[in-house]
Amino acid sequence: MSCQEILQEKGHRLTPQRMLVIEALHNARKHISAEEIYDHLHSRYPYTNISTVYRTLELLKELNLVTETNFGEGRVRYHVAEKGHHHHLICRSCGKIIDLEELLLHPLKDTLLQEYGFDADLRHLAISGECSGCRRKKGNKA
Amino acid sequence: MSCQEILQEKGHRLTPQRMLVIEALHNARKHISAEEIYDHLHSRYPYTNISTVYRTLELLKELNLVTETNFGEGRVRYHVAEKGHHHHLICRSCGKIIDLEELLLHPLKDTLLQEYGFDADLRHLAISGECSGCRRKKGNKA
DNA sequence: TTAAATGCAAACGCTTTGCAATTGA
DNA sequence: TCAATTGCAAAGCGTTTGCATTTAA
Repeated sequence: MSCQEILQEKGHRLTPQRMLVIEALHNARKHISAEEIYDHLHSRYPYTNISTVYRTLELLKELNLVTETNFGEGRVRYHVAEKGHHHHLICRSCGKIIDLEELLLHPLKDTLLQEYGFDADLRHLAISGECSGCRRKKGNKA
Repeated sequence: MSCQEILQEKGHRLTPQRMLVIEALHNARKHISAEEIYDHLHSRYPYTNISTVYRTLELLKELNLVTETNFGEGRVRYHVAEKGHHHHLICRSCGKIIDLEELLLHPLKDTLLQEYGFDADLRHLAISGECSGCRRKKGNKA
């Protein structure tokens, strides 16, 4: 079932603004910010407002149609939930983002469930650290 | 070596404001926000400013004396690095925070290092999800 | 003495909100 | 029709910054 259908089914209206927000989320190659979604929306529908974007994202979050990830940029990024989950390694030296398969965190998820009864939402985790390239550079210097 | 000594050793001045920020960080039972540090500072040293708190925290971060954790509250919290590391499970239903031993994330850290050459900074990870109590409640309802 | 650090006020960037006008169902 | 949704403008919040003044070393 598409995002649009789910919205309608739950009794929410399918406005052009909402459809464009959903379109932007689907078109995005990677995680997208509210500002970027707004650009997409505004380019086709000039008299729009960024508050509509935020309100739509809020709604989609509640319906579990999008996930939010904090990459430590001072803003949050969004991703269509159905596109699948993955994790991110963020290098604190060069800023590079390495994508990680979801299954790498399965052992952790299992442990948390077994030992703490905690159902961890490990859908888009952002882990900071230092990538191999930057480690090598530092290693050479030292 | 204490935070104060490290500051001096690196050529930074030991101002009363900085000492009070460090004191607040040490006194804190758990992770503390800039605002809370400011309250501590301001109560003893009335004509202080929160920008001094932020500048001091920035400095302490650079020196790896404090770590920053984002609990998804729209603000960041600080913790003295030497007090040891641990992780946090945050229940999205009831807001409860469960502390986690550091060693639980060692397998993940090892995997990331071996498979990606990535040196992950797993010092204060915040993982959101749903705690056992809230899961039980939902289970009973369904 | 003097570079480093502070206080203040103003700005910043992202996000939220109140309210009147609009619109999908 | 009419409650849901939007646009707008303003505010809210945590954080940062420019600059004159103060201060630790």
